[in-house]
Amino acid sequence: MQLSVAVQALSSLSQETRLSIFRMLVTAGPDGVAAGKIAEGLNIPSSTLSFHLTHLANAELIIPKRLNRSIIYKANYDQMSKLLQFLTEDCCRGQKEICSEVFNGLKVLQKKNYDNI
Amino acid sequence: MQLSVAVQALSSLSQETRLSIFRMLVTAGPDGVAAGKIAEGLNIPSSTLSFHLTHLANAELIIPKRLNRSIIYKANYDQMSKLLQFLTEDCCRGQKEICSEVFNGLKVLQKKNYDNI
DNA sequence: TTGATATTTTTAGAAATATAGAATAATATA
DNA sequence: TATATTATTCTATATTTCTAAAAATATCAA
Repeated sequence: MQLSVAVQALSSLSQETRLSIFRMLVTAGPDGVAAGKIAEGLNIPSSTLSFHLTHLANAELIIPKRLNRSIIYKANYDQMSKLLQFLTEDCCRGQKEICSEVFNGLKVLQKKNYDNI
Repeated sequence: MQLSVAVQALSSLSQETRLSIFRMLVTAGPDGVAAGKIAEGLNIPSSTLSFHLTHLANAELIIPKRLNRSIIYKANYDQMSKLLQFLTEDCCRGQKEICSEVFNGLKVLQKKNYDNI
């Protein structure tokens, strides 16, 4: 992932409404959520929502798909993964002393989550 | 980490100059880099740099410390770790099917980095 | 084809952010 | 103390982003 792409993704996630939308979609899983349901859940006007959905979709963090009259949005887990990898790779360039804190934190988190997986 | 704190951190990283500064400091490690050296390395005016350094410091992603006439900035690995944990936790709430892509990506990355650690 | 539903696009004003020159502050040294 | 060095704060301007009403578009059902 290039710096400019990472900036675009981080920029998209750096707004409360959009981060909330993204969390909702991540939680919802592969089935996604219709735009109308998102608007309802977050209680925002449809045009405001659409602005943020477009923003997230441009950053390829979410993927739209029309289903009848609705448009279903899903989290793009692949892009999410690449962003996390970019941030982590950027953090530790093979210099163990420097980033051990960060990696220790992630290790715990991995372990915790892997118990359910 | 609270949503608003995560937004502030993501917001701070979502700008090319600031992400570049942060990467430089992460790479530099615990010794940090003086403001002047950062300005030199990125070739930006000192007042512009100072604006961005303040932004990153407010988000607690970097930590300033005066050393004689210079101010040395260091990456705050603890905050970085918390942000990564927040993003990862938010991604997978114990539902394995949903976030396996993300976790597989991180697992590979973990393994790769753990070889050096 | 008419009407209802779901969503986006357009638009414009308000708010937030970025840039960089000039002035200011803190520190060090002769 | 006077001067140089390092960096920040102040300021004005330019740019970007956010919000939401209004209009437009797409789909479906009767």
